[in-house]
Amino acid sequence: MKASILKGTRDFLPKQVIQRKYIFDTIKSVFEIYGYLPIETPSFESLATLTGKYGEDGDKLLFKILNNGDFLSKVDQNVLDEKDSRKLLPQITKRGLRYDLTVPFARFVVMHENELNFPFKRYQIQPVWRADRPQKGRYQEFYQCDVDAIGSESLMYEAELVKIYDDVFTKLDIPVEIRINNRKVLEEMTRAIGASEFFTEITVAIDKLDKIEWEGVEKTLLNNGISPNAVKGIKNYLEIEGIGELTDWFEHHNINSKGLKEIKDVFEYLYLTPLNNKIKFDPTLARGLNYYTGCIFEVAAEDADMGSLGGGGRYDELTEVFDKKGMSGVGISFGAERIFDVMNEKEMFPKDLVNPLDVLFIAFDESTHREAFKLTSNLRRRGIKADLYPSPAKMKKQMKYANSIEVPFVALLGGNEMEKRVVSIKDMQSGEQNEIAYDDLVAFFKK
RNA sequence: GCGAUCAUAGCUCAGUUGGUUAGAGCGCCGGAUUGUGGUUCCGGAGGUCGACGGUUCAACUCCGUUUGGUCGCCCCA
Repeated sequence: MKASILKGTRDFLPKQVIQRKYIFDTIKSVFEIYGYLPIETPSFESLATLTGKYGEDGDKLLFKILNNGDFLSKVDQNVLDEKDSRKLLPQITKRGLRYDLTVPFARFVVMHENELNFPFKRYQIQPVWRADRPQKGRYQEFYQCDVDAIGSESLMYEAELVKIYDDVFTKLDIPVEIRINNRKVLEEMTRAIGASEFFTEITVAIDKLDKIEWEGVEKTLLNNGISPNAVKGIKNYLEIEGIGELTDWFEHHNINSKGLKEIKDVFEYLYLTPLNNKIKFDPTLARGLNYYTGCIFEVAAEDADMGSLGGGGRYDELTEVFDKKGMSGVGISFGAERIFDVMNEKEMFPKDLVNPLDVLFIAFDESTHREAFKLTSNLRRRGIKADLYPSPAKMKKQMKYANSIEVPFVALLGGNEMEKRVVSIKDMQSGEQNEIAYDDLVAFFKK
């Protein structure tokens, strides 16, 4: 059969795995500096846990797992005859692959409430799956890096998460702009212009501002039945730049804005310590996910055409669907796959990321091959990354292999060397070659 | 779910209005060089031209269908 790989999935070569590990390790190290603890949850969950949390479209994108056994025999004959997938599905599948890390986290918090200390700060770096159409920066299997603080309403965490974004992207050397807004501000804005019943439509529309321009947004709003007067008010709101102008705007509309107060408080924290990246209050930022109730964040690379590299926000009622109220949390996510793509595109990985051997042994015949096997295992025992070509093949072939794996040193062992109990160490970069005694090998490579 | 676009050797790509045996570069294997790679020279292997069907005396080329990639839209990381 022809070898193939499924759409939206990828293989990773050793070099790529090392590059990805570098990204994950960088993110992880920052999370840990801030006192977040790792958790893991299963790859698949009950569909009851997963469905209904991501909207109708989201449910369609869930990968479902077929029931075990002779699952069709238990299906209602009428349903089978009808050929209606929506009716058939609940009878043949009860499990699905997780779609994100947030919903499993909510389940986790509720189930382990008594074992956790609140505020609970967790991070989670695991793959998730979506039956989405693959596109630039979008895959069917990809890693999410989530970090959340749950069980506290303190706006310090909002500021802390902004700092985490700043630290991670500084370490990765990717200049970004961190945008911040507050869902309450948006809610108050729709109230100010007398269109609160269109809150969702308005947020969805203005979220696309940088993509479809005001003309497109205006059209969408009017098509949704929003009054021209309210649309005018929205345009007015969108032209606001900075916290000062928004303060005036709300004053003008006689609204004592709770959202604005929160934004200001977050900035109060942020002013206390320096940031490397741009942070910008952006009244047009909305974010699609409807579970956000307070501050919301989004991060975009300054000079790369690649959607958002991360996002997040505060949610007050995430655990509510699992019958647990009053658990306010705030969290952000890193789009590790997109970070990987951006860094690849722009060749931003540190040059010394590879993890090569220290030395490759090359022997010329059976007896030196066996001798080299002993020497190799000696070095390995001392923590030196050593390898031996598996057979005393032609020297040219062995050297060529050494060259292609980019090993810095080759240890040549022939009859002459073995008699003198030395190996010829060749520096593959300079071509220089020196005889080193067996007993001095460890010291030579230990630096 | 909707739309655009592409698919030829392991990789990157040529292939004229449809016409004999489908090419190049890189890579791979072997040799020049039986103890020396990255340079050079010589030789070799490797293709059901994504798949299926149609038009034609003749299809990599035209038409239809399908699968897959890429890029938009929806949504999202």
